[in-house]
Amino acid sequence: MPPAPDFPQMLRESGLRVTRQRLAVLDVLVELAHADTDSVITAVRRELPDVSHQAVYDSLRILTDAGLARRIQPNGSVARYEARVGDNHHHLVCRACGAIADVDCAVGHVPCLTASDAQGYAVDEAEVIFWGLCPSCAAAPPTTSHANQTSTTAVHA
Amino acid sequence: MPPAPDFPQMLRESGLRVTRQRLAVLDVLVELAHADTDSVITAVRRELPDVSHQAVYDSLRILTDAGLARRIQPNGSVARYEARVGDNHHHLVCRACGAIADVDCAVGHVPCLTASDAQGYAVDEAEVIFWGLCPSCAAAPPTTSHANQTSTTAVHA
DNA sequence: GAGAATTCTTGACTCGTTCAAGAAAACAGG
DNA sequence: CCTGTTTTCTTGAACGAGTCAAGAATTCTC
Repeated sequence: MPPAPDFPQMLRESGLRVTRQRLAVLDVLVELAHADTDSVITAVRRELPDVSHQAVYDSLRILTDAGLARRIQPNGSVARYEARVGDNHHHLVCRACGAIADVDCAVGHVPCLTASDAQGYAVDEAEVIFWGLCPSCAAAPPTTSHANQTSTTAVHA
Repeated sequence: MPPAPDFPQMLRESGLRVTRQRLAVLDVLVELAHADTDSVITAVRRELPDVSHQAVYDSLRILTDAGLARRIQPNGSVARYEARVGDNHHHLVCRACGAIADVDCAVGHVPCLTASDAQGYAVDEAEVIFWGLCPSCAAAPPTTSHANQTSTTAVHA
């Protein structure tokens, strides 16, 4: 864990104004991994009870555009966000419960950017999602729904 | 490509009933690459003018569940579908116009399933999205907003 | 064909997300 | 520290992809 990221500094370096709302959103993104928008709103309101959902939506978009956050959205899921420090990690997603875990880039160096035939595309990022079952869902019979995650959809065997 | 896939047979093998609507949806998925739901509805209605959108939604979900179609949904985009024949190809997505192109699996054999540390997950598929700019968007100057920017359209390979 | 089960039609509805206008902050200059 | 300008936030409504539900139509089995 990097001790204390200087969020105001980071915002200014991106040409963004430093607001309480944005700092709170950044705090939440560091605290919660892969939080969906609603979770972010709820968490931010523990610190700033009166933030509007719109401010959170705006912040998330702006932070994402600035590269301070990353947005991920596995197939049927709602948008989720994570603080991003420029590393290139990927995600494990459980088909049953929607849980998300981080994985380091598969091969270590920069293999991810190598498409076999880029067809003229200027590729700058490779996003990898490993689909499967998380340990608890793999062990549990399909009927058991121990909802450890707030994923709304994810009704699958 | 297999010249004439036997869709009725494929449906029956998956334990699904053979309906005109489902056959039409399958036809469309073969014809259109990476079509969004609305495009599928429109295309299906050229053959069956009175299909309900609901029937198309149902068909797409059922075909996806049965493995006869694949659903892809790059980050901010709406759901898109493609006929799937069991191969494991990936996608190039243009950040600017949303165009999608196919790429063969990066290394050829089954490297994609190898996460560096699967953390107990039972991985059965790796989905890779290469983000970048398609040839025409890469050539066009960004200041001149020349085309559809919000990536709602642009279905082409 | 007739019966049972699935699927389609119709139409309303949910919910994540965006839009728009005015109020409130944040920053720059004095 | 105060003022003006610009950006951001609040408020509240709107949008739209996707879903739900009830009844009619179709498909499959016998």
